[in-house]
Amino acid sequence: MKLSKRGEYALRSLINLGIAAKVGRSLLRVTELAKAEDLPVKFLEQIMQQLREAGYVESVRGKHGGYRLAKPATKIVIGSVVRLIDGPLAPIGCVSQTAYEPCNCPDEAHCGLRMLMLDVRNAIAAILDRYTLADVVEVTTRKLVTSGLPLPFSAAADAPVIRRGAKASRLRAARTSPTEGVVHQLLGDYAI
Amino acid sequence: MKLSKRGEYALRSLINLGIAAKVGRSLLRVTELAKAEDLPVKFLEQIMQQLREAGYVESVRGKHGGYRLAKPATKIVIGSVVRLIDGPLAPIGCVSQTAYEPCNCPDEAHCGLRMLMLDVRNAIAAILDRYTLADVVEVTTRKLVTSGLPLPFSAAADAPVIRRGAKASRLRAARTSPTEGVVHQLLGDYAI
DNA sequence: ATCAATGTAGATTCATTCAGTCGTCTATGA
DNA sequence: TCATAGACGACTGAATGAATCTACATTGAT
Repeated sequence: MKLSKRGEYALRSLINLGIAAKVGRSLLRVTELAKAEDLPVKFLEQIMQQLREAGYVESVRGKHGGYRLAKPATKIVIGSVVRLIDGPLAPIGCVSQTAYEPCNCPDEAHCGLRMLMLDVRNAIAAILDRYTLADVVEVTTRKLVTSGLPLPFSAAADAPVIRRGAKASRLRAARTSPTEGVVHQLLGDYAI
Repeated sequence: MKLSKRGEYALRSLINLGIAAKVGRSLLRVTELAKAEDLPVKFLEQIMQQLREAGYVESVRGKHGGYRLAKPATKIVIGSVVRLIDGPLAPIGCVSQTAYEPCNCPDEAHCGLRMLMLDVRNAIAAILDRYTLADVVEVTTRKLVTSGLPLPFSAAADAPVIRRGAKASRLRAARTSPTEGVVHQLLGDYAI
């Protein structure tokens, strides 16, 4: 049930672009994005281009070029990004809603595996199609702020930082409710 | 978020072995298993051997050989089979409970992607670690029976079948409750 | 003892993913 | 106009997964 490296890197970079936009530095170079998460630069370039062609980011060429989000983070659904890079969310093709294809089992209507995997697909989609890039960026930045850490890509990030009382993390210890999940809890009243 | 072909074929074959055991034909040849789902025979042989080494099935060699389940279907958790064949359920390594490995992001505690994927992992595990092979076999056979269809691998399967009133499928149209899912509904009071 | 059916094992092919290399094009600023 | 920094593009190669091919070992029946 893996997310490919491509998909992982794409999401990480989008999240960083979202954070940067929030901090005022909308334009980031590929090398900056790669350095922030220690990703292979040229591989990331391929991915960024794929995101550009799909309309998630736009590029600026030339000396002070880079990438920025092409639309507001609230309009970027995580599930759609994963589908672009990694294909359907469904574990097997015969339970995909967006890219159905028949499997070779004799009778889909009576296939126990199919029913099981349909549940898995719906569980995955319920999460990834629920949250947008803005949600993930919000969770990330909020956690950083409550920990007294600086946001990456901010102009002040270069200056030495005073870690104000690292007592933070007063967040209740991530009880993992199967129906709601960590992200929902961290978002609190922000979500929905 | 794909399940590999290996994993899919392994589960399909285990389900068929479970159905066969229920019908009295515990021993199935690889060619029978392959034919039932139209799988590549030699590839399936590799997979069956892997299942044998892990103790899920046992083999009988020689002329009337084949494979059978090595333990009761109620003891075979779907999630454990998937983990054996496909590795951890988690989409990325840093949220795996059974095979954690650090990712290259600068700070896992403040990684929004990690929190999101943790939710996905928990959602997947909640399903795959909840159901056993017996549950999936039960769902499959029950659906077949209510449709008036013969169970595969039964001795009577060769005889022509009278499809008794195919009015079946009175099952409520699979409302996909995100918390419970199709399998749970079909199992009804059987589950838990 | 021999034969045929079957499981066991290893090598090999093919496609895809992941990653990296090299070179080109374009905008900026000196 | 020239140098530089960055996006863009084609290509190469390692690693993995999927599938096939060939040979070998074991068993039961004749």
